[in-house]
Amino acid sequence: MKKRRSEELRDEIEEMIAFGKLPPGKHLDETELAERFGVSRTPVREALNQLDTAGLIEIRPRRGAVVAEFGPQRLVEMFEVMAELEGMCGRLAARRLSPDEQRALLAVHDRCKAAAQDGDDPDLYYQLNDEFHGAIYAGSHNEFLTEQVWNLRRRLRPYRRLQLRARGRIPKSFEEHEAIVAAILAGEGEKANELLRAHVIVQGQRFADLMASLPLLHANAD
Amino acid sequence: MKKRRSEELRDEIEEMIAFGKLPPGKHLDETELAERFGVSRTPVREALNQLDTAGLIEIRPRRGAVVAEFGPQRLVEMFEVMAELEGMCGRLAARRLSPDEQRALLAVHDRCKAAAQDGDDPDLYYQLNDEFHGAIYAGSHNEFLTEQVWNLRRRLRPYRRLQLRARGRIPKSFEEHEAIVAAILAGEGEKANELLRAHVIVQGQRFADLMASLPLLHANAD
DNA sequence: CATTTAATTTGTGTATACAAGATATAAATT
DNA sequence: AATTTATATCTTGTATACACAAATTAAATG
Repeated sequence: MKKRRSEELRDEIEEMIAFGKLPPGKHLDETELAERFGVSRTPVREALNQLDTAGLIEIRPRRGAVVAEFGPQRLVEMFEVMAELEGMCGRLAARRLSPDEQRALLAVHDRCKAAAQDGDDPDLYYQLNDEFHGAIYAGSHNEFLTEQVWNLRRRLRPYRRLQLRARGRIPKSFEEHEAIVAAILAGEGEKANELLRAHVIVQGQRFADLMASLPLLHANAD
Repeated sequence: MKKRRSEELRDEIEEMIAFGKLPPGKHLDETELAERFGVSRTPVREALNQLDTAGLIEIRPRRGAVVAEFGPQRLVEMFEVMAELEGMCGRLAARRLSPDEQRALLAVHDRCKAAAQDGDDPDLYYQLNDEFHGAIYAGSHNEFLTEQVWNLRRRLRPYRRLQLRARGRIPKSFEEHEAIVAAILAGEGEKANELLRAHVIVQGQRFADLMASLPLLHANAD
């Protein structure tokens, strides 16, 4: 299927935001982006519009677009919702996971284990972590839910990166994964729900603390 | 604050969708809309883009936009998520509602009662019902959650309208509200959660059944 | 020298023009 | 007559042009 140029742009800009090339608060100049990508302003504007509605950037009328920038309060709120939705995925997955999906979950969990024990490639663990959670989302057998929770994950990505290097987080995360996998495979929906909720919300609190202690990230935006 | 024309258009088109003037599946012609509103295609396109990202319409590359049309399966999924988020609002509201907000909740609940007993104005009850749920959302003291759940409610609006005239639904709905209010005011978060979840999901199942039994709504789209 | 106001510049919002893909129509071949 | 192919028309996607608001800089006055 042939994409439109504006969609490609949206994805590229989104990637730049996710990987920190465009930090929160950064002003996005339409003309500049258009030149950089070798297109006119029109498709750039369409891309920005989409990112705005998706919540990744903010367009203020007549004053241009900036990469969305969430304060500690809002981050806590977003993680609170994320935790609820992830918990819901876990609860449903515990009831609905097919044998194939069970095997797939175990497989990615094992790969997480290897990455966690190696320790010296946090990027790899980060990526496998996404796959692990993705396996649970898919297991919910609720496509709409899956889309929503992936979407939220996207929006939080620029902030999660900050936490990559937090000391000792990876082994702790993996520990929690073990309990989650056990609960899901045992079909204990409510337990999986609780464990996942806690697993996610603890991250939210960490991020919020981090953000609150590093106000410079908000200051040096432009 | 001065809005841009494209935002006004977005709201107007959204309203037309919500009120069934543009039924699910209806093809949206950019030129036609532009003429109808007396503007060029540009702001119309921006509006459509936003509605697309928000999930109210679907834009298929090179083939134009249609009002989003959800099958029974997807409706069930959406209500499943809606139920979870509403339940979450209830759980949080039970813990966080301020005295003022408690009074406000009771007030709107009373107005619901009057409308339910009158019986002969389902539109009024529909509107008050929105306010009732809105009071609970606000009581969660989580703005992000509130935005998300309102957003979902918007997307489901064209379908909820179908159910307006379902026999005996209004008294039943009001009964459920009573239990929900009681739980929230008593600070029983988990109970409020459960009651709201059930309250919403039952609607989803009704809609899905209705949809499944009326495939004509899908057929006569164009 | 500071502060306010006028002028310039920069960048967004909308309109119009053009290009390219998709759909509909009509002709031709089997 | 039916199916396929070629042509025409229509709609979308992108580019360019213009209008207008906001930000910035320069000038003027206290």
